[in-house]
Amino acid sequence: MQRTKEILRANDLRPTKQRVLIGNFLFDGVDKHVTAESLFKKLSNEQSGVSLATVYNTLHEFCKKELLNKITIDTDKVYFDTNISLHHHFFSDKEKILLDIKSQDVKISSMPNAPKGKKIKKVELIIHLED
Amino acid sequence: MQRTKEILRANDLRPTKQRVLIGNFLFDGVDKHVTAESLFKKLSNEQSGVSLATVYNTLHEFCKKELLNKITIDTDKVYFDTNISLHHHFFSDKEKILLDIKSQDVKISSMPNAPKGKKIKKVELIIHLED
DNA sequence: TCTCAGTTTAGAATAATTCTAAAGTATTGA
DNA sequence: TCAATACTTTAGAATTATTCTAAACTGAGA
Repeated sequence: MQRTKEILRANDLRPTKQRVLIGNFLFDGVDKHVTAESLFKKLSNEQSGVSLATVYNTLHEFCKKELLNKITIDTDKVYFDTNISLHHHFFSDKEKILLDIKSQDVKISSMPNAPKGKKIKKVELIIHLED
Repeated sequence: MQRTKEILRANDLRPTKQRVLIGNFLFDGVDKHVTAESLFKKLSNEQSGVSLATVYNTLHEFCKKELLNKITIDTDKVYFDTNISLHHHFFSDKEKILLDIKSQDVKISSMPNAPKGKKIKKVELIIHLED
């Protein structure tokens, strides 16, 4: 895919075989949540021969370039969201599944000021679900 | 402290030496955030001889009884908040410090409905800070 | 093509947390 | 009071997501 290469170049990331593969999957236009493990498994199934270390490296680089959104809910796993627009999440503690919440479905009408010397970097709203 | 024993009994937890010690520290009326490690270190300094496994067990039990609030931000550590009233948090990614936000300082004026079959268990707003 | 900084990789290392199973202890009922 | 029992604690091992390391590889410019 040409588009992935453009995205990579635009972000000063060399379009290596591995990054293009991962990018093609992540940036296919369908919002998705992946973990390092789930992505590694998927790539392994496709025999694409990308190492786990590279999956971690790539996810972190994509995050740094704000191509992905990192969401930590549980200690045991980090989720990466390809939807980088402002939005929030449902999380099912039981199924360990993340669901996007459309930004217009949440309205935060009042927010505190950041402590002095600090700026607000990111606002994360997670709605935990139960049965 | 008598108060801790009452809290424990009221929650069907046997008031063992270890739980009372931990409870006395956590429920002294001053809101605090601890990690298993920080609590274990504190207790070790005081030579109270509580094992790390017990610290984990006790924190989890207190959580289950809703005496503590569990907050996961980073993969590498879980925070336990003694403030169990409805409120939110600032988190400084650099210093890894949690700060309470008074509930009246945040107003969420519109919230989505839970997906069908699910109920909302907890709403967690974390404002990440940077310099 | 040559060079080199940037990448990938296997496997080791790390570290928070959980597990195990044996020893200890609070509680209950007689 | 005293056993019986169910609940707790504990040391140390095990687990597991993630990070590190250092050597091999590769894309991009000259």
